[in-house]
Amino acid sequence: MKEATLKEIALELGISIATVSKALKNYSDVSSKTKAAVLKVAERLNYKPNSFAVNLRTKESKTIGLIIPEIVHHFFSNIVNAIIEEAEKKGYLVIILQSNESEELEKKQIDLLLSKRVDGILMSLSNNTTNLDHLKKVIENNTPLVLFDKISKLIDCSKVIIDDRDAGYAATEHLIKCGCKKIAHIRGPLNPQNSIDRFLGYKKALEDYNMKFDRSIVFTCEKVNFDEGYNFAKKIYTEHKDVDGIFAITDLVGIGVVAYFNEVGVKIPDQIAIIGFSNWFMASVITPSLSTIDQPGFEMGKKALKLLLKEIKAHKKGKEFKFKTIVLPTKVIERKSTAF
Amino acid sequence: MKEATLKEIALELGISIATVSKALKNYSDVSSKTKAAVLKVAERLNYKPNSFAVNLRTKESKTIGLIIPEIVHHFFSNIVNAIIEEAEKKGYLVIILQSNESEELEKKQIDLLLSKRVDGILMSLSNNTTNLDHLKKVIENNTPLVLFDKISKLIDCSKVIIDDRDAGYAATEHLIKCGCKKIAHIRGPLNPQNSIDRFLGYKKALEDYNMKFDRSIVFTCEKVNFDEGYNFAKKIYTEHKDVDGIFAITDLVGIGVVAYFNEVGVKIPDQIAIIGFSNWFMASVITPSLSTIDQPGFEMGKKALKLLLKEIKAHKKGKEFKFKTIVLPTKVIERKSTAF
DNA sequence: GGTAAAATCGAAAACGTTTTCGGTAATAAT
DNA sequence: ATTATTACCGAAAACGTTTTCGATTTTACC
Repeated sequence: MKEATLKEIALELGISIATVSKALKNYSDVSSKTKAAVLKVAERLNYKPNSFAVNLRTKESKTIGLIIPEIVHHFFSNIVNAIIEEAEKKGYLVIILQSNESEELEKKQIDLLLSKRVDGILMSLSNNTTNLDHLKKVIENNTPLVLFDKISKLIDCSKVIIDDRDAGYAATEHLIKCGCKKIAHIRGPLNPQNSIDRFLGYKKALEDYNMKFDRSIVFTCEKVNFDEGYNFAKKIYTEHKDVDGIFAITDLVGIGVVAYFNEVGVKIPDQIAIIGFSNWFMASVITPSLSTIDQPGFEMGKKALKLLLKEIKAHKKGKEFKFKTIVLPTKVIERKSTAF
Repeated sequence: MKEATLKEIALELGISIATVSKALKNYSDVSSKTKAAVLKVAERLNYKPNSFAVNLRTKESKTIGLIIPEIVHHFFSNIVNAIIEEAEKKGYLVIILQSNESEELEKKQIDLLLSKRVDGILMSLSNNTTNLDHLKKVIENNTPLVLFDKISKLIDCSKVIIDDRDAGYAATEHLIKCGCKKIAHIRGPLNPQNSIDRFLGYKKALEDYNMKFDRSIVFTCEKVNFDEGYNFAKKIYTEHKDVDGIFAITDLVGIGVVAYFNEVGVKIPDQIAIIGFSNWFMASVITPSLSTIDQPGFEMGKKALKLLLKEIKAHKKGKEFKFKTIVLPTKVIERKSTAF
């Protein structure tokens, strides 16, 4: 049950390997007669080009690398979904690696992908990445790189993002328009750009509407999960009774908040309004349903992949490629947790 | 900025390519002096072996393929997480493809992976897969294959599963012990083995406890999602008022059920008890928290990968490999939705 | 029939490794 | 000093493909 090769086909037909290769790729300098003959034998022997040899010869693997913090998060698994699907359509396969929110691991994953010689890398930064040498290495290595969602402004490459500042502003503004007088923010970690930007949007909205910014009602998540939402809600409930609106960095955190208030019998949205971020499916089915900001993950993945593929193509032809930053629109999704 | 090769190192040191190669791989037939010299130059030139060439020469890519129905499901993203992590530890990368519950697509993904010449394939069958020729093709192709979770008994290969019949039995028995007198089952699609087995477990438990099996209160999901849970709950509420217990094929479905009864004000578990399946995180945080069957996804992924790697190793050495089926334990997680 | 153009083919190099096997040089044993 | 070991090295083949370029053959044209 040996694998068929060009050589075997050539041998069988008494022609050269070169001609067989060209016949299979439909080159114009081989007669239709030999093409037909080659095709027939190839079919019969169940010939499949040896991708290892093709890779070596063409110097490309039709494979891209994808590094995300954690796949077990709805937002990311959704993006991964989009990327895999779109890549496949374009004839690319994708190798997925996780940084687990560790800079160390992120470096290692990049090294792995570079040594595998993927045609390009798609990535979303870990929350704890501060040193960017590994990203620069990718660029120096001449491997096309596209950053999405959690990016760094300091790296010169293509990017696909949302305007987090804008979105944070919209979320806060929505709470204000619902009549909230004192709005707390459960923000993300200090380092990543998007949690900074959402916070900045929150702050700006307060300013624009002449509401006092109060540092003591801004809470910083470390893990950005349900428990943190729950616990900060408890803290708000016990220490800041006058807070009547909460903007949570994430739907999961927001769901934690909702769970706490439900537990202690605080009425949402009558006593306190809550808005999350991302538009995770679960936000729509909890009670009360959670208002949120729609963050188009699928679209983001698709766009990021398309950009990367364009860059790969240009790179292959040795053409100059101008980096692009795509900013995707977000919108407020109004649900029960912020109803008037 | 050309990539360094063995040739360049050899040229620079005035030795042969073979020696450089062997020095880098610490062969015993090269002196420690030359080893040191080679290492130094390799370091300086930032030499990285060309994986394309290595693949071609060694006939392996240190890459495995993974096919799952959909990555945007907690259970699967969790498994993927485990597989990626474990694979990386063992020096393997993983290419992920989705079948989107389509037999057609599943076939295509297999062809893709085979033509990429991955070292092995890990997969969980789509709900709609009935013809198994593509799986047989993998085996004929001599590519190691391990099936997990959604398997087929007709394919002779290693498998990692849970005992779904047992688990379905335990879930139903738990409801019975909570005092339920009439238990409905919202089952999965008709085709996949695991939803058949869970149903069989359900039926057996009823028999063992002398409860009438009633076909009219077994409902079959097509998509296995929140809405189906919600809608079947509505149907049960309106058409089968005497049902006082529901075993749902999945936590997501179970959460849909809970959502409906919450909405119409039916008390859980007083009026109706509900148990889900999988132990998804969200099941523990909804109100009331949802009892469930713990299905060890992470463990399953790890075990499946380890099995595959063993088979790959044996296969490489041309050794015989005896297929193994690992059955992972499950357990009932008792929460508020079935409290006495 | 002769020449020019077009069609068709193949030799060979190249991609960068790994590994076998034989050869030489250095050391040890007699 | 001779032989037997051991240590070290390199030539060369092989993995299977792609592509260039020159050679040959066929067709077209006058």
